Amino acid sequence: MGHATALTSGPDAPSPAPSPRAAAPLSPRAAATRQRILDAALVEFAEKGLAGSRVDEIAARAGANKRMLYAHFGSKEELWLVVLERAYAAKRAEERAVEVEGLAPAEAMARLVAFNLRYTARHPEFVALLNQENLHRAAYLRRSEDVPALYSPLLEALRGVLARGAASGAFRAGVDPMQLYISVVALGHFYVANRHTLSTIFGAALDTEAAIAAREAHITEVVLGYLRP
Amino acid sequence: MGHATALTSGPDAPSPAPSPRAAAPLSPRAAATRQRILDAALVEFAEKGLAGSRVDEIAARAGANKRMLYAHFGSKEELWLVVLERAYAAKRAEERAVEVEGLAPAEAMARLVAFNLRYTARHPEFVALLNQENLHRAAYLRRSEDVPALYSPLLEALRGVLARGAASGAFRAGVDPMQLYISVVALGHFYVANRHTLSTIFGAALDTEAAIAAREAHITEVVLGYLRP
DNA sequence: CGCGCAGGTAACCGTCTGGTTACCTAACGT
DNA sequence: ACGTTAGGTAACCAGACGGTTACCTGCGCG
Repeated sequence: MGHATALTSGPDAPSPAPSPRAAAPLSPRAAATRQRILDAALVEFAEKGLAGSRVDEIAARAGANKRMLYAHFGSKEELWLVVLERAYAAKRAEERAVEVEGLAPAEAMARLVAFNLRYTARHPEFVALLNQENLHRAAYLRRSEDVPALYSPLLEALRGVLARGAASGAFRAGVDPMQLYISVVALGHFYVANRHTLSTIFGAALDTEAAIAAREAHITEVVLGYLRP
Repeated sequence: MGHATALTSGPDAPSPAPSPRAAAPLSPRAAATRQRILDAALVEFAEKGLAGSRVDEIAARAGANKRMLYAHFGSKEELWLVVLERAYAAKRAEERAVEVEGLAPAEAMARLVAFNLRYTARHPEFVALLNQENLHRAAYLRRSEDVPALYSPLLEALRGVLARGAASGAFRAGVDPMQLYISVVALGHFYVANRHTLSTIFGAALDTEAAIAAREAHITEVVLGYLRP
């Protein structure tokens, strides 16, 4: 095992391999391949989890080769981390685009709650990824260098609206923004995450537009009802 | 493949193998082994998921042999289903023990909400199992013969309290029990399911008694606040 | 007390899996 | 034109995996 020779990274190495995080020029062709692998990995990971996903399958789905996957990401687990980070980043980006500055507190709150449910319903892969990552006790996320940046714009928006509403007397006082954030996310996330077992037990489809609209109406009422002074 | 001969289940078969559901005498020794395998499987499955769990590891953890595992359960997936059914049954059993008949609607509701959070916090394996099963789109649960019986006593209790409260004017009218049920479960489940990513992002421990008590206070307020007329 | 069999052991098997190696090729600077 | 090399292919590998087979053992019963 392990040739003692320590020459310049072996006879063949398409990239610095280990972690071309951020700082990497990357030609168009390579970038496209990398992207296709990421897209394929997102689908596969969300569908089967980390342990259930097959590296060959991801490569095939990407129309690429396993070799390229390893050249770009180093290992299955590194790939998982990158996919997870990107999923978080995508949600943060959309959260940032929600505009509630000019709205009355109740309207603003309703919009945030609805946004969260709709985003979650539109992106069950994000939910699947999160659940999996929690199964791993957030072992990969914890290694992410971006964790601080993961801090949710939704939480900030919620905090702002909450403060405005409390000041104007539209909302009750003393609400902990973090608890409310967890609750708002929970009300949407759980519904999407557990739609299969729930619909099996209730015998009703939950991912129709009608069902999602009903859910939206309910959780909006829950949050606004709670926040009444 | 598949020998065309259909004699009495091969030269060696400790049990009817396929599915000794319900109707099986089972000697004490065998029952104990079966139980140890189930216990070990619960731990392993909750920790690593179905795909991530290793049959050898489960057998070893049970102090049993792989052969016995296959004799009792037939396959890894059958074992998964039995473990899942038992986890559901355990929760249903505790739900049934919650007594709220004599209480005022608000008090009764608070007790149901708190019970759910506490049970969930005490049984993160149940949460892990559910999340995994949803990753599989409830494929195993759907095959369960017990699905109808899975209908939650908690939902029934909620429905009863809700009706009482609405009738007495203590609660608002027109609340859908199913939506409320999903919300109540969500408020606890999400917190427990995502405690690892949440605590990584917030940088705070969420499974201390203090944190759980704070969560309990919050979600109780949310539900009762919402239900005010 | 010995014997039949439920219950248990361990070694084995074919296949799959993450990861690697040896080799090819097309684009691009010169 | 052409050599260098980033980017890509495919065959391979060692170990792990779910599942099976051949064999053993302790316990209840005549």
